[in-house]
Amino acid sequence: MKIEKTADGIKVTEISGLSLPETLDCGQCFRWKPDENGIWRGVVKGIYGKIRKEEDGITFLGADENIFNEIWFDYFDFGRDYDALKADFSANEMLRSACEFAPGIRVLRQEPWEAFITFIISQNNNIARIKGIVERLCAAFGKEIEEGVFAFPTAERLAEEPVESFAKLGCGYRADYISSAAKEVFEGTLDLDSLMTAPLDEARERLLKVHGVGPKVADCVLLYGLGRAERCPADVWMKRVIAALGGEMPSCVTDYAGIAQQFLFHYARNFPEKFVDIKVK
DNA sequence: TGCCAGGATGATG
DNA sequence: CATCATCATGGC
Repeated sequence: MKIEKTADGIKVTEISGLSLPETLDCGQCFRWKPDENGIWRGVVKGIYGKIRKEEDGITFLGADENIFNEIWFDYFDFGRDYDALKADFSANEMLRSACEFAPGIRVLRQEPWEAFITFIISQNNNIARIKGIVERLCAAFGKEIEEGVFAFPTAERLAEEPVESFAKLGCGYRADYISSAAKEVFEGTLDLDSLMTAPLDEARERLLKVHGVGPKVADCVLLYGLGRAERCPADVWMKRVIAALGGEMPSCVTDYAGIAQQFLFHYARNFPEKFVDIKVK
């Protein structure tokens, strides 16, 4: 990977596979959106990101080395060699197809708190509506960074809000879950940051105690928010994929089942006919 | 227009 | 431990 400062911002080239649409619109995050010029816009840690695709890489518009090093390097998981990973995955035939279909997927390292709330919202919900709810949540309770651009709201802000506020945003029955989850984090009875380094099983057990968090959401929080690349969230589509793989993830994904899962999930959603007939039980 | 969504809960067998 | 109705909403 090569990083250089340009007139526009920070340009990154020689990346081991990064497609903005494949990575930012594959069901792992809900706030990024391309504008009319094809520039992807999103907010991470209160920083407004604007990313433009180049012939040979991408440019973080308006960013300096500080912002890149403190925010974007980790967020895009640039410390990981995805070419090596995909080479390992390709030992399995279906995984190889999935990697070839969308070789530009990287698993983002999202903020624990934001991943926690957004994946609570995701339960029994569709991606288009999840995006809408999250957008309204940010607009209603997030800090306005610039005109019409909002940070993800803090736990403190959500904890002081009555449940009805979330119901009004169209959260449905999840309003209750959001409210109690925010209170737990704000009051400190749940420390998400500590779960990043806690033993995996212990972290998972802790998440499962939260009202509204089951196995699926817990694994999503572990993978997308807590940097646990070995966790493999399995929704109904992934269950079909895993069934098609013989009941378990192939051995070539050891320690990176969550990353392999992201390739497979995206693959299955784009070729549902390959999996829809597989019954999972 | 009815079906379904990156599920979880609480009751019941 | 396994099953099952129920939950609220809107994109498709």
